[in-house]
Amino acid sequence: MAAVVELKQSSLRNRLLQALTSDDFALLKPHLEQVALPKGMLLIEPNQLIKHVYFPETAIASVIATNSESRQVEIAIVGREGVVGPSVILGVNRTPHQSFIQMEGTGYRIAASCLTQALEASRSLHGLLLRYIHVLTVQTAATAMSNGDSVLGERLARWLLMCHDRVDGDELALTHEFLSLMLAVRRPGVTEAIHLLEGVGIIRARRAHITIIDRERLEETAGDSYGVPEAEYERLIPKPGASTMPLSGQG
Amino acid sequence: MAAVVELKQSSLRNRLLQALTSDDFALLKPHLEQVALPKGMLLIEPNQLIKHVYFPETAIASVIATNSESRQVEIAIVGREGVVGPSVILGVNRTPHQSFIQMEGTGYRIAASCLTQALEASRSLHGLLLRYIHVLTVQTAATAMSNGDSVLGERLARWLLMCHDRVDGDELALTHEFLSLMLAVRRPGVTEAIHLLEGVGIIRARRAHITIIDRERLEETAGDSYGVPEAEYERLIPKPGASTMPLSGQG
DNA sequence: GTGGCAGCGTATGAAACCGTACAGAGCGGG
DNA sequence: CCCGCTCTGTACGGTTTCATACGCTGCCAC
Repeated sequence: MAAVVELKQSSLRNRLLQALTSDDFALLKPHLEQVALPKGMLLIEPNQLIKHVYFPETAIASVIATNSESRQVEIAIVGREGVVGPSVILGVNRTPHQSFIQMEGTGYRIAASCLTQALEASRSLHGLLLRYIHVLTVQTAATAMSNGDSVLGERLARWLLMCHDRVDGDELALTHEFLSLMLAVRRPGVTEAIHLLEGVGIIRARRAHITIIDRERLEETAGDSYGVPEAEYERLIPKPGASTMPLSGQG
Repeated sequence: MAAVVELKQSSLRNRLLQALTSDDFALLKPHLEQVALPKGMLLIEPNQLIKHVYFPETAIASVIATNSESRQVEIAIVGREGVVGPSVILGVNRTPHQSFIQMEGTGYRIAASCLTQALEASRSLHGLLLRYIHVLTVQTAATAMSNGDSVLGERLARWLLMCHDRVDGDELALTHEFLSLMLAVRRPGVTEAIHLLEGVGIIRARRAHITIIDRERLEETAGDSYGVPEAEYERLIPKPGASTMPLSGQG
């Protein structure tokens, strides 16, 4: 029925897909499927078979650890820089974690079994995705650190920065309620922290909406809690414009 | 000089090494080197080239995230069930994290380059170690959750349990000071939390020494914060006694 | 056996955050 | 236009943890 539009790697906006060699991209291309990713969509259900792996483009997903009785904490954010369902890359087809769409948009997906086959066929594909897993590990560690050591304002700043990195523009559609879930604090605490940032002109807050005004000072506010995973990403994942392997001794 | 003693897989006490197929073990054997792991030894230095990867046997290592200015938090514990230097398995030869020996003992090590070669030679070896990486990710996530959501007593219980899993017997050589560093809380807080556990007869505390008396109630105290990574490990890593692949559809 | 030190017990005031409750404010639908 | 719902602002008492300080104790070295 529908005209098959040839998928071009250069038109993609997911950085991992961009970073593939053209051979590796050719391997995945037949199985990549563009999908709408509406807010709240469950991409990975805990302890269920993972059917698809997602490469977000404009959407952002959250990875949540849930320990039964309603206690849940966000452990990672994945947007256009990464892939949702990383355990498939590690040869594991279910995980105790949950992933859902936090900011809606679009992306591509691929059947887990197709990806597994492609990983077996191409060492370079597997290598790239494994390096991303490393970065994701560092991000989760930074979350653990932030949760343990930082005051709320700092954690909020970190979270806003991570979101800002994954969208175009300076507008984030977020409610206090949602942030309180992500940061695992109570909602009025978020309200206060937002007021502090707004009071000094770093952000502007409107109903269900936050605008980043001064990113530089937001980074200052986040302090150490922001930056390590981001630097690791830049070190290990080729930039779109650059040659396929920007670092001689990567890793 | 020294008589070369043939290394037998059955005599090893690291569960990953035990779980290798005999072919995979043969691949690693020539490069495995037994080492003493004294307390405080730095196994992995942050942002430095990783020279060796370690398989602890009686020793336990801590993985620490350090964000410059003295803020540091433990993000994972590795003992006889795992491997220190997992980023090598992901094809990355340096990491922002630090690993050091927390409880001294012995273990084996292998040059990072040798391991990398072996990983390229054997898909099943790579697969096993990647599944362990998944488990480690889950452990780090559980740490993030614990740091964010749990009161100190719960976190302490979790930490003691993880240590207990990795030693023989019920004796842990630990100081309050050390625990305060691992849990990223102040030292008197640890003292109080230990008194609570001791007061109800779950542990017995002596100078620089904690004895687990009632593990079952310790698990109750830890609640949800303990158990998820441990279950994931049992699900994905073959047990020593069992056949090589205990689960038909692993992963 | 005694000096010294690492390890532990305890106190105190301050700060961050919690759980809960409730009222005002923006916004869309009938 | 106004109802109703979501979102946000604010308040209150209570708990946990913080930072810091200081004294006691077990243990090793000399």
